[in-house]
Amino acid sequence: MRMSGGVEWAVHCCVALTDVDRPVPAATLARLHDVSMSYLAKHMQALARAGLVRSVQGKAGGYALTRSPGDITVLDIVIAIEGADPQFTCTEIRQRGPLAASPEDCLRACAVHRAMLAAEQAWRESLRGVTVADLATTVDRDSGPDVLRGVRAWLTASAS
Amino acid sequence: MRMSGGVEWAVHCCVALTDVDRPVPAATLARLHDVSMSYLAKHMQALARAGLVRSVQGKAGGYALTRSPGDITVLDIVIAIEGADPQFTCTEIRQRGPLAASPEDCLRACAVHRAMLAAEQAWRESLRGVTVADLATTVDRDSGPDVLRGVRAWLTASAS
DNA sequence: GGCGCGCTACTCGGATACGTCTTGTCCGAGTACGACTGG
DNA sequence: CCAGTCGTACTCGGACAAGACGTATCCGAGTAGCGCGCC
Repeated sequence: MRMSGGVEWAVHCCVALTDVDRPVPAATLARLHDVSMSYLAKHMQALARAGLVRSVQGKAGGYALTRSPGDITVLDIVIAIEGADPQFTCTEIRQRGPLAASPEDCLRACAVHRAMLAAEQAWRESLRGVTVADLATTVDRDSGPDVLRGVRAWLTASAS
Repeated sequence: MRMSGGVEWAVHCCVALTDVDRPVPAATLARLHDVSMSYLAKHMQALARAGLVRSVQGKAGGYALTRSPGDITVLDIVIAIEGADPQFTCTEIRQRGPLAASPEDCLRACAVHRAMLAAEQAWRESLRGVTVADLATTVDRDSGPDVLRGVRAWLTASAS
């Protein structure tokens, strides 16, 4: 039940890409956060495959958000990095052993499975309720609007 | 974000141990569910370390619940197997790189961290709301009371 | 001076090693029951 | 017949390998901009 560390990087990158019109290379994002360039590139590719960011090749290329930050939820990013597989996989343990239940009695998910599914659903709903725009607003409210403004200025300055 | 498969085994074992007065050996539980005896024993040891079950050695030994099934939540079992570590670990990425925030500005958790914490909290609350007794009641309601009665009879019969 | 072409440098993308954690298994330590022996 | 003691068989407990996944890195494919040459 440990979440991949790349999720944190990906979310921070999406927040940094807010309100930046030009594509930002992965190397620039890596320098901004002082992390491995190659490894961050891997996660950005995952975001691109999921359709959250578009990749532009060539001299002035890089990554840019495909849609408004208000339309990108944290859940989208987590799924893009971690995959869409559910965290709990029911192996239908009740259909095994000497007291195995018949398959027609197992049309509905077992009680354990349903409890796990409900918890996971609550987790997803919570993540779905937070967008990248919300995060940017929160950072502005916490640390003042100069922080994100400085990030944007630094990104555009590094691009030139 | 994948949950250990041993959690499913542990939860089912706790449900099976409901209303069984005598200790049940790990080998019997393994035969009941048709799983690896050695590996299940490992998980039962984890439950014992967490204080959810007590282990009795010797000829008529085995595992038994330490408290009422209504006082054992699914979250207790998940923590016993998976550990208490949070699923998301914040590496304080905002304090790194050329635009690093000062430590005194980071007394509160960052926005990303808070969003993840809230989601995990929702997940935990959902799991905390379901007890082993609830699961047993649900099974009785779904498949009839004969299923769990049969399990208890089989466990006591295998003990003799 | 304007246009077309080739080059270069920069970007992403996937394929490739390494470390760590989960999974799976085994054997040794400990204990309660049962049988045996002596009073 | 009863009590103490020994032996045995059964239990848990932790230590020991194997596989899978996440982590980290590298090099090749592709493309957009830029400069040069030609008209």
